[in-house]
Amino acid sequence: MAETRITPRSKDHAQWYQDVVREAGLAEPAEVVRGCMVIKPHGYAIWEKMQADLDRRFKETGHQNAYFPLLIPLSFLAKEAQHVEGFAMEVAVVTHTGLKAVDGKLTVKNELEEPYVIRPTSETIIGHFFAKWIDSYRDLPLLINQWANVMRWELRTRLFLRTGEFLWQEGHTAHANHAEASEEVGRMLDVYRDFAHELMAMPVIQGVKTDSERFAGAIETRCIEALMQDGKSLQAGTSHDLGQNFGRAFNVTFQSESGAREHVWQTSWGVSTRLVGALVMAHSDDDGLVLPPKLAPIHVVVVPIWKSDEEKAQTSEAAHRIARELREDGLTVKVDDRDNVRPGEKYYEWERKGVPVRIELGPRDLQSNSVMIKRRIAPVDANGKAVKEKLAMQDLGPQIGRVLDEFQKDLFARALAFREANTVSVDTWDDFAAVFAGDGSKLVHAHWDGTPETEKAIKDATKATIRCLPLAGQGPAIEPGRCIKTGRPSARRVLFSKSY
RNA sequence: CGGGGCGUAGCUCAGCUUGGCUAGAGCGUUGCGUUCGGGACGCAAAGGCCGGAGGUUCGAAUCCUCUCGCCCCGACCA
Repeated sequence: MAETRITPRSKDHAQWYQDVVREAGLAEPAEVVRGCMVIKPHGYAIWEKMQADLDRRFKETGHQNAYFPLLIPLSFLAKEAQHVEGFAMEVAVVTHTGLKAVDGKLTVKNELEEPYVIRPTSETIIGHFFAKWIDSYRDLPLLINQWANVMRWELRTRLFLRTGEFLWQEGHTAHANHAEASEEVGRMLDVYRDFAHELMAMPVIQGVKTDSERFAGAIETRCIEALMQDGKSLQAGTSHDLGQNFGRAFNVTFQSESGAREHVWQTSWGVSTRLVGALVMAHSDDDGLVLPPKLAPIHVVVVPIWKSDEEKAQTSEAAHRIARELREDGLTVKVDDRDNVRPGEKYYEWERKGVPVRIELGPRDLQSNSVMIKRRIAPVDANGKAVKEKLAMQDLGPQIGRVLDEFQKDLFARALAFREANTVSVDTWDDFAAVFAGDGSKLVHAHWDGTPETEKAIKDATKATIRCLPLAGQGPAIEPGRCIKTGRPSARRVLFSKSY
């Protein structure tokens, strides 16, 4: 690894984030492909764990996976007016097939009669096929999910958080009436919340987007928002009520029980590789990546320690034996017995990569039939040294299992405490502006008069945006008041923050 | 698309203002030796079309023109 040290968060959060991602070996900019990234094996392993758990939850809620084309006829986008307006600026367009040499230079050959766009999302092409698949109320609800890559030609990109191409899942469902569709929107938003809380150890707030932040073509967009360590909020997942907008645009109709011809009610919902970025920003520290055990590709690293060849043989043998035992208990274990790297360097290397628990195994431990373990986040003693724990060799698997469970819970508790410490309700413009002065940001519950003009004025003045109107119970009580900016009547507080 | 900055070793950069010997440093890499319970040290070695093209000059990493690429700030955004 490079000599580089991870930049302290307090110095420059953006640089810190980039350092953690790079030094943990999660991803790097693609360089030769504008705005895109290479997800490296360690980063992809985290995504795979996320995928596996989400996929299980989707299937448990009755969804089936399918796959639709990467390319979408240009005319499809035009069928839904708001949709095309929302994505027009950021679609990549395929206009030619084939190559030919002109003056020794390769150039495009045949121009397509109708260009394709590379999908920025798949509502349109899926709408087209839904129209063919759905005839009767007996065909409903139709519950489809797609794991795919999409492309949005963003002007400015950041690893995982916003890249030109990204991996995601997009659920697309069709229902016989609005009530069922609406229920689906809420159900999948709950799936996302449960996933974030249980797997990512990252607390989220569920809410409804304002008109200006709503998905292009939806009648309502719900979201989960997570607070990052620099006080900014990240939209971690969305669930859209599409009403009958796409049903009308693609003529997706069914015959109801009463015999009438009606347009279907659709939903769509998605989360992306952005979640990997969220995971990094929610938990990591100046020593590098911090991973919750449930998403850690490696749960435990075992570092044998020796001075002599004899000790090396003994501790390495014991390390591999321990690893075998732990693997039988379902843990993923790495033994680092490289003899050209000193123990201290190994410690830092695996900490940078976010391994939740390290086991140290030296001659002294073999003597006492025990091991020393170190949690990725551990309290420090009076000398500022991380506290290590001594565990008996006997029943090590169950003991480590308990430590990992505890660590998972601790991470959530830590993130929740941080969020509570960084959430405020404010009632005056001066207080509001003070929170967002300079690079400052928190989660702020404040009154808003409900108009897009005021929303924009607040954004222009402070860079803070309305992240969502939190659902009941996920913010302060819903009560009327006076707009923070205009003083006009407000129906409720909404959640403001700077965002990514 | 506007405003600013940068392209020199695998990485981070110095050198450029004021042109001049064989283009440098740290880290990393390779080899040998000593080390090994929180980022070791010594010695040796490899590694460069100074982003590209053209120009000025006896002489260009350095000055001029063009060009390509990247980063930051805005507008846009899962």
